[in-house]
Amino acid sequence: MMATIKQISELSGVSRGTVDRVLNGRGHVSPEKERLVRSIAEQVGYTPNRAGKALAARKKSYSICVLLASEGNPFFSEVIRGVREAERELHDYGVKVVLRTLKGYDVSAQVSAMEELGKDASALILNPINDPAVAEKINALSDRGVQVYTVNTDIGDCRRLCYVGSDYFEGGRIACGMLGLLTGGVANVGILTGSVHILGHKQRIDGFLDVMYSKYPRFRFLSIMETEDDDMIGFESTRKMLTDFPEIDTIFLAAAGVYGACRAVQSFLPGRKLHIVSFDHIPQTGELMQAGLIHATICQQPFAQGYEAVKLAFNSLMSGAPPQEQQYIVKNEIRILENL
Amino acid sequence: MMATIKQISELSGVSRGTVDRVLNGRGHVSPEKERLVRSIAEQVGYTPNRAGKALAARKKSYSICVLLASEGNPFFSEVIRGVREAERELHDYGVKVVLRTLKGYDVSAQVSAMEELGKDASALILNPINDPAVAEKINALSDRGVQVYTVNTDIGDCRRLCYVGSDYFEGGRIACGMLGLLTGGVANVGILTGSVHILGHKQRIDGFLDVMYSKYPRFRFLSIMETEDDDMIGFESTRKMLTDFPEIDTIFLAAAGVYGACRAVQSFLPGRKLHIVSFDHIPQTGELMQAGLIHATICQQPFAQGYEAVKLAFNSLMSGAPPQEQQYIVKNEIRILENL
DNA sequence: TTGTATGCGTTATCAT
DNA sequence: ATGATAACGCATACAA
Repeated sequence: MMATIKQISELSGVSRGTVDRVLNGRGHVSPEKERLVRSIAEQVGYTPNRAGKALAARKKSYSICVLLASEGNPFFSEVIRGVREAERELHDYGVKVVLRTLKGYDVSAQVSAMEELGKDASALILNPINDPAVAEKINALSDRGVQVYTVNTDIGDCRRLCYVGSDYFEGGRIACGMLGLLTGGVANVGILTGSVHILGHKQRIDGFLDVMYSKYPRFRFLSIMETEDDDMIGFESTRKMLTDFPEIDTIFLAAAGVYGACRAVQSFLPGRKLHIVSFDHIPQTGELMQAGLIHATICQQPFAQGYEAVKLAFNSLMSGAPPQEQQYIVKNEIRILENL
Repeated sequence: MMATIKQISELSGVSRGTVDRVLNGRGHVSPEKERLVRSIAEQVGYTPNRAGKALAARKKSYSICVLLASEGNPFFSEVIRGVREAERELHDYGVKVVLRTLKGYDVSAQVSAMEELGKDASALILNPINDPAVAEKINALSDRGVQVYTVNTDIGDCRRLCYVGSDYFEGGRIACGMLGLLTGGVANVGILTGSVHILGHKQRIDGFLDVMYSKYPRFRFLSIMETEDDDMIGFESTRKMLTDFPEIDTIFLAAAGVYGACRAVQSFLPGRKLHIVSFDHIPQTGELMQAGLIHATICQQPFAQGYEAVKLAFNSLMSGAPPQEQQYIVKNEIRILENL
């Protein structure tokens, strides 16, 4: 049976209150008693009991705020499901979860939403725009005692406690590995990314090229274009790419705009069998795979991203200590038609 | 803020004890009060608080026993890690986890270990041998009030509460889907299974053939042999298969014995590039992939199997109600060299 | 049948 | 600085 504060107090002959003060570093304890209690706690291997903690913490009622850009992106509906599931589980512990979504990627909108939510939040979870103003606001909130976590995308040069999301570089490596297997190692490759300026997208390209250059000498990289994460632009970019490089037989879809790109392939190269690998699972992914356009897609566990981010924040609030790791990396999952 | 028993008792003007009796169906309550309490509880949407429950339950100290066959199977080391992790998390709730491993698949050994562990267990988790004697013992324990769960492999015709493990049929389907992609849909296929008598192995074959017959008309299924989950036997079976059917260019490794089979391919068809898909992640999987022998392997989340089985048993013990679902199915994960 | 009291482990408050 | 005590939500032994 686990050691408790009560047992420690009995063993050391001091009151429970004093043991609590020592173990939680609240001060106002004489050095001798402090040493005594610490040594006894050490001996019996004391670990705080989560159920007791939770019960006592109910009076305080933490609030965890989640700020997600953007609305209308189907990827995030799964993230939100994860947030909700974590909320459900944490309900017992008196934790309030506040979700706020934003449309589009507007820096000032994000910053002001952060300010507003930060007013009364114990922790803030967001997918930050990679902009100095956002980093600055993160630091400001952190100084005010709000624990900040990033989810899905990270941001540098700031005091966020932990990033919860995928390893984009690895995702790109996997995409290339899959295309290597699908093509037998011989391919004329076109890449469609969201934006070369978005860090995650760039990292996927880097990962892809890393494997390509080291493992697939017979891959020829012909063209890269942007979709701006938009189906219409994706369609147009793909059309242009296929016109400029008709020999392309392999496409790496590193970001959103997947449906538009696939429609372009279907329209301008009907009957031609390209090899296509995409990212994430959008509503059209199933039919595109069924149609044999996309052969594999790589998912980044959106549900787990939302779920784990909230739980990480909660655990950190409960224990008083920040997370052990600076990153919580979710898996990149390879999906084909049979396990979509 | 969540409603509590105390609040319900105040709202309905009865004592906390009576509310408890109603909500937990302990009887000895007058019909009027019962109705009253139920309606109020309904209105406020009462849900028992897990932390409070856990704290109160500490006096009882449940014990969850885990019985795993077999020793020396690297697959199960991850399952055990999952069990240990769950144990760590549940330590706070006064739950004791007892792990017992067995060597090999001996029915009478398993049955007698079940009997022994069942003596003082609130729940028993095991990977059952598919034998009537085991099913019978499961029922006997169930009658004695021990909740029984199956993990990794299931068994029919008995009162186990829930199966935690993978969908073998789906795993087989995925394997065929991957080989379809790798081969471009044209292949001469040989299958190596563990034993045609082991349910999971058979289901994988069925899943494989399901996809093959419906989707890959140009797959030719030439031969199936057994490895008995053993590398030496796998080597020999593969050798014989490749001798009898030299045109085989694609191999589906549905069970253990993977290393032996691959060594046989390497020895007898040096330089030939076969397409091979296997299951699980054994210590040699990495090097076999590196060598280009195995192209993909399908994993069944062994850690999650151990972890979730224990947590399921715990939740069920805590809530007093059996699990909602009869099955907790973990994902089949496609792994290639880049995400192994 | 119904109500009351106590304890689980932790934390906060109030005395001393 | 230290100790005693109540409270969190639930379960239960005991009293009425």
